[in-house]
Amino acid sequence: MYRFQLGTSVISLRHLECEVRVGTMKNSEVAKVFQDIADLLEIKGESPFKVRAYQRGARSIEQLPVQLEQLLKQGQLKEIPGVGDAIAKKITELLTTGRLEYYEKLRSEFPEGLLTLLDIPGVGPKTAYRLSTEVGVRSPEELEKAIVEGRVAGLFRLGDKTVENILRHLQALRTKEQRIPLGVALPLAEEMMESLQQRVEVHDLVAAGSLRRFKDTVGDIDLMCTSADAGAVIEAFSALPQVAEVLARGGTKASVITDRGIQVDLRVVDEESFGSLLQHFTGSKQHNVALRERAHRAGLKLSEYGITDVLSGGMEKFAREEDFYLRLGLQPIPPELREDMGEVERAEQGRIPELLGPGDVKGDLHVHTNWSDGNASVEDMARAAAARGYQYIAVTDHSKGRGIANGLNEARLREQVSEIRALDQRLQQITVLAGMEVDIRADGSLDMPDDVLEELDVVVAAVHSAMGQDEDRMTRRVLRAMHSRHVDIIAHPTCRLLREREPVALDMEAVFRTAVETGTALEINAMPARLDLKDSHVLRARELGVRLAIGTDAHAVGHLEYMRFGVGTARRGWCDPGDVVNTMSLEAISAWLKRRGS
DNA sequence: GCCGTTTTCGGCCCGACTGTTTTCAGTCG
Repeated sequence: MYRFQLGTSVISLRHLECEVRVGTMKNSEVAKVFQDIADLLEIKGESPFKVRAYQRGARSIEQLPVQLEQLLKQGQLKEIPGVGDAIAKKITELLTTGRLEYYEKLRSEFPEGLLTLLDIPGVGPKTAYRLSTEVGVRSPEELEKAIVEGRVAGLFRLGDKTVENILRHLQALRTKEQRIPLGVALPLAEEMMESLQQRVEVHDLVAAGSLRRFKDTVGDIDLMCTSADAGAVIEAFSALPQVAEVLARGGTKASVITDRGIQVDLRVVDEESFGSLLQHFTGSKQHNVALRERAHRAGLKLSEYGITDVLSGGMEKFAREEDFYLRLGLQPIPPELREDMGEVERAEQGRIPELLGPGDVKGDLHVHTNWSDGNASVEDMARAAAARGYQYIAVTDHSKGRGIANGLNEARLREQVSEIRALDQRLQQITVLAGMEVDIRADGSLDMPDDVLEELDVVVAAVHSAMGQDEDRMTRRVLRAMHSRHVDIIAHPTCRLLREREPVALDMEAVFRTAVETGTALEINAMPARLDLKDSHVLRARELGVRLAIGTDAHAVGHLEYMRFGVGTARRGWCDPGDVVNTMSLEAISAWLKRRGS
């Protein structure tokens, strides 16, 4: 067992301690080592290109949809973009010995805790190094103390204002929300945009940034608009009821903190360059870098203002984002794909898939009612689903193992099924399918006998207990459930809850392969706190040919709205309508649900 | 350190802001 001697700051997320066991090093842990190496090399003043190479490698590994172990076994490490001889060799050393000599040596050249300082906004490599060597601080907490004690201000190039700024950021770090779940950020952004539109004349108004890309969590909210009267917009924005504090306010840009501690930036931009600005501020940063690198080779220079021909010096502006991509010889790329995951190359070849859209969804296959822990009746849920234009909805209340959720036993389930059948007869607009979200017990057996499941139209199975099982047991447990001929869908496969619960230990490759083999669909649970499968899992599952089901897990009528988060996640995983079972018509899905003869 | 419809060597993304300067270093997105 080897323990990396990293900082222990409570503020730092990126530099938390991590334990590493030989042979089980996770991709994220390996990625972190390379990110640290990049940071240290930067501090050391190494070539920025070398630094960037390590950063790129780290990011590639972080986003890798498969385990490094597997690529190592197959001798495919160098297939990873940004991984060449040197990094491949270092990955091999890390995976086989659990340590990396180069890394340890590099770390030993610097004071302990140096890297934790990099997490403070306004503190980069140069400042961090000087603070750590000249002032001797080893953590954000120590830095704050040093500043208050006046041991920092006055150092060369660290004037009062700089130090004041650092202190402000340090204090903000303690109180500021870290990453905000999409499910919180998106409604807030929409609420603010709506109020803004009521108060003042705005033309285009959109949310850019990671929100537009439907990332599961976002750092802040970026709004962009065009208007004939920028000043009035900025003023109205700063005065919105959600605003608690105005951080900065200029002629065309304002930054505020809302009452919930979330930073929102608004930019008012010219209509004629709205397209390229929107493109720029939608990101991701890495996507934009990839675009610029490519443009550079073609003698073009990209910026938020437009595309410049390097030879002639002339700049073209773009009112529409689409035209920006077309000018680069690229198919327009949907925001959800802009993560530098090969989308630029695909766009070049005209092979960006026709992604699944909200309108493709024909029904919801995971919904609760007041029979278990939902708060609406079967009929209310069904009518609300019909109002959304769905062809079908599956009622999937909990099974008896979820006592706390008022789970249904055999008798109550039968009673509910007859209510559903009767309702289905009455309702013209929508078909109500009888289902259940059945517990997968610790040993992988189901919490409901086969002869009862046999009578249902849809069976969704999920883990809700014994989540601490090791990977081997948990994987065997889930695979066993998938082999049941009654189970159609595995719900929220990793059981993660954003900011609350880590995913369970599960061999996802094995789950994906078994899903293909048994024809079981895996759910993209659309609850914003779950989004499980997450985007990178969806990407990998899809690549292997897994069928997916987007379910809202609605416990109230309003929760049916969550579907859009599930669709966004599916889009981030490059899904087209054919990848998702609940885009099928009623007739087709009925046939699919009967595929195993149940 | 990586990588190739200019290259196996010589390149490698762009602009703005801030504070501290008197021409620019450092940081950020």
